Amino acid sequence: MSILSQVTDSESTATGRAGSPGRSGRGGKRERLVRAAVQVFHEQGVEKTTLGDIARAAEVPLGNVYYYFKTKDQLVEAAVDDHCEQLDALTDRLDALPDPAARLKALVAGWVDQRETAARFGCPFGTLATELDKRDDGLDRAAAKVMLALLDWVESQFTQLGRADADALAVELVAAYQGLSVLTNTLRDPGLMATQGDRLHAWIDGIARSRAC
Amino acid sequence: MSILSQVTDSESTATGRAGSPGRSGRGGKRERLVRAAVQVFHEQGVEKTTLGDIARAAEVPLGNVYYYFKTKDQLVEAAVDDHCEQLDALTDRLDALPDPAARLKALVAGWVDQRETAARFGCPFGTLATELDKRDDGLDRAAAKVMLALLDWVESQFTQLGRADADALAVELVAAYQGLSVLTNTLRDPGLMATQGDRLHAWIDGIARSRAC
DNA sequence: GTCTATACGCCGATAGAC
DNA sequence: GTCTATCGGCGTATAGAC
Repeated sequence: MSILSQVTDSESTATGRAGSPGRSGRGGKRERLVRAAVQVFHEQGVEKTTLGDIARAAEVPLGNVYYYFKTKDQLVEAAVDDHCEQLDALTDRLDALPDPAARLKALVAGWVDQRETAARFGCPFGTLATELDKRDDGLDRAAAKVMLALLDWVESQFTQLGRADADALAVELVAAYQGLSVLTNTLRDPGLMATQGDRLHAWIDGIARSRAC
Repeated sequence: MSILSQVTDSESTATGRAGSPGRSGRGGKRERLVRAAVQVFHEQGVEKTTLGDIARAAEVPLGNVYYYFKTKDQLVEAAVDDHCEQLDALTDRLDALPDPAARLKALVAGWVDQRETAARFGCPFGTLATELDKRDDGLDRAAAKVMLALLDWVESQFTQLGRADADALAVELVAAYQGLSVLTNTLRDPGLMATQGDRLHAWIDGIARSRAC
């Protein structure tokens, strides 16, 4: 679960995983730990989450966690990396769509689909980034890179729509979603996300139409 | 420091304070503790902040904190109450302005003025509300009430501008600010808030103009 | 590689002297 | 009312058996 998990889980249960040196003894414990970390961090927040919570969610004995991650920080880092990979997977899927407006609307639609989760726990990535900015470790920079990757992708869509102010529009769209997540979460009202999602759809359509002129 | 602290500190160093039963022994230690709590919660987050941090910031011995607040939760509650009072004070000040559009633009201008702080620590109230939603205590409801109070005030301004969709516009404006705070904070770029602040000004002007037609 | 048992430090909270 | 000293619990991390 990342900025948007949406359809497929993919990647996760697959056998091979790039990068990781230790191929470890079957069961993919490392993978399970990362996925558990991402979920529990989202639901409880990084600071409130103990390694015991993650170990239990991943069904791995507490002490064994340290074989894969020497510190809690490394687990947080792995969680951020996971968000990054899921964002890449999402934009790859969206890039298959025929035109930029459709891609942006699909992005928004995915956010709206996750509104129940957002109402309960906020944006999986936004809340993480917010929390990392109050920590001592340098992971906030990694979070910034992921956020920037999303902004860059959105900006390129607006550029393809012929907008010279694509960067400002990208900030506007992503900020709209992040802010909606905060309100939806605080007020526990998924309806906000649905209503504003409709508005954003119309807004994107308006931009795409104005290009045709 | 609340959703917007802006101009005056007021209220704070003043002698009397409504509500508080204990008038306590001079020095206004309770007041100092609350203000320190609000600030440190903003800078470090609630979970990371220890009572020792607050005591030090307020220049009050650790053990003495418990004379004023029996638990950490009560300090968090007092911080939320403080945000609520500061919001009331802010809207009171804005209500003195002649027309609704000017009031809304002053609200946005105040947010933009705080952009350096937002870049470093996020929105003082938004980050608190986000964090409280992951806690066990029921303070998230109190935070929701404050957010709702802001939304209601903004909505009433749009209503006065003759808009039937004032509620949606209020959500749009507040979400824009909250989302901008998240991006500004994550990317450590106060410039985002300034640029989008200009856009929001123009947007408000556009709404006010369309009313004249 | 896997897991149990435990050391160590920190923080919330209390007791009680002044 | 004010402050010091300290308890008790929990969470990170480690040691070391298997």
